[in-house]
Parts: sequence; C-alpha cells; structure tokens
Amino acid sequence: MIPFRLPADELEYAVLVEIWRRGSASVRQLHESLGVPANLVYTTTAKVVDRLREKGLIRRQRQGQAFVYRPRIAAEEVERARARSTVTRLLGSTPRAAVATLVEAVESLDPGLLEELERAVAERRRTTRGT
Amino acid sequence: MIPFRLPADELEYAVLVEIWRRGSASVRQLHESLGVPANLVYTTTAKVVDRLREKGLIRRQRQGQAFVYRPRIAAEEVERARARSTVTRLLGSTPRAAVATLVEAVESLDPGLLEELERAVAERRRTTRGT
DNA sequence: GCGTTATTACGACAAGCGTCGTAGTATGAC
DNA sequence: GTCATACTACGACGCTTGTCGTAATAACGC
Repeated sequence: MIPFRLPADELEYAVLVEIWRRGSASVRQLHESLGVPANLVYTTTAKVVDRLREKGLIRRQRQGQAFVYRPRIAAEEVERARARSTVTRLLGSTPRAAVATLVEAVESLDPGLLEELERAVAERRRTTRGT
Repeated sequence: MIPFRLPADELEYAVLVEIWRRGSASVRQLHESLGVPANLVYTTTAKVVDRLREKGLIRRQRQGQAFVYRPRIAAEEVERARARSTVTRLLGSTPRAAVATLVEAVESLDPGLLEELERAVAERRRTTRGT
C-alpha cells in the first residue's frame, strides 16, 4: 500500500518490449497484445508507438495499408542501461543493506528465480575472479 | 546513451531518504544536503518537502523559527515495495534471461557487492528451503 | 514597535506520459 | 467512382515532478 510513483504503467516501455519480442509489429498487433487487455482505445496505442518513433527508438516501413515497426536499438543495450540505473537508484546509499531487499524482491516475484540468481552470481564471480 | 525515462533525478525520493537517514530534518538542512549540491534554490527544496507532506509521507512539528520534518512510514516498508515493483518491471516477461542483466548491473555498481549478493541469496534459499 | 531576515505558502511553467477524440488519408468492396 | 473501413496524424487534457518566483508570515535584534 505504498503511495509511490510506480509511473503508472510504463506503457511506452511495454510497447517497446513487445516490438523487440516480435521483431516487428503493426500498431494493430501491438494494440491487440497490450492495448486491448488494458482497456485502451486504439489511438492510445498508436500515440505511444508514434512517440517511440519520435524518440528514434523504433523505425517503420509501410506495408500495405499500415506501417510495420521495428526496433532501432538492441534490447540488450537498453536493458543494460535500464538495469544499471534502476539498481543504482535502488541500492543507492546503503547498497550492502539493500541487497537483501533486492533478493527478497526477486524471490517474491518468483521463488524459482533464486536458483537462477544464484547461478548468475556464481557465474559472474567466476568470470571476474581476478579483478 | 539511452534516451530513457530516468525520471530526471527523483529528487523527491532523495529527500525522503535523507529524512529517514537523519531521523528528522528541517528544510534548511535538507537543502544544504541535497539542494545546494544540485544547484537548486531554497524554495525548490521546500516545495518538494511540502509535497511529501501533502502525500502523508512525512509529518512536521514547529521548532522555533522553522518546521522539523519526520518520516511517517518506515523506510523498510517503502523500500520493500519499491524493490518489488522495480524488480518486477525489470525482470518483466523474461525473468530468467534478465537475472543475468540484473547481476551485471549490481556488479557494475560495485563489484564487491557480488559477494554480498551471493551471501544474501544463499541465506534466502536456506530460509525458504522447504517451500 | 519596527525593520530585517528566515521560513513558509503557493501559484506558475515546462516536460513526460497516459489517455482520448477528431479529422484526414489511404484501401478494399462493389 | 463511391462508400465504408482501417489507419495515421495530431491536438488536447490531466497528473506528476522538477523548478522558480513572489507574496505572506513568523521571529529576532534593538
């Protein structure tokens, strides 16, 4: 029951993710996947897509009646930056203490991920051993 | 060079954190700690503090010439919610793949935290063993 | 009391995003 | 060609947050 930001729905980001996922997509498709479930009207989805284009995050190509959109930047690049900035904000000034909270959050999302997390950490530590 | 949200500076949150850290603080103090370094004018800090009060996240008490502000909710509670929503957003639809990115982000913030992270995961896994 | 100074109250503006609505344009059916 | 239908363009509004500025108010020295 925290009255926090939770920037609404981050619909814009969700749309970008969906485009990455599909490789390419029309507004119609994106609307069916994201807009409809969220009870949005078609033009809302279209507007969001258009803003992504204005920002240069996706490009488009006419295909028959409509446009087909494709990513302009790799998911990995954005995800990495996003994760970094998020984690930085999250761990902020008391990183050591906050790590536990982070892990808890992962667990609460899906307990099975703990195993995955363990693996990833081990992997990372191994790789960087000599640093 | 990602053109993303990064909601500006999240000054509002930073102020709340600072109040938690100090236990209590006047606008002046908060301004010295946060506003001045960020080149903000005094009233900017004051405004942010006031908004936190409107939201019921902090309360205040007159003390001599000025007000002293104190938290109204525990840091832990907010941090947990924050971490959860952040992790959910971050791991989103492809959690398994994204865990690695998450770990990388932690490492890039401070390599030493990997150890901490490992410890926290192990701890958590032990605790939840039977679930 | 009076004036100077610190502090607060609050209105204002910009920008980003979610959200629609309306108008224009291109397509396909006949 | 004419219509109905799909799609796009884009203006508009509400909210939130960062950011100031100005006006009001409280406090303190004398």
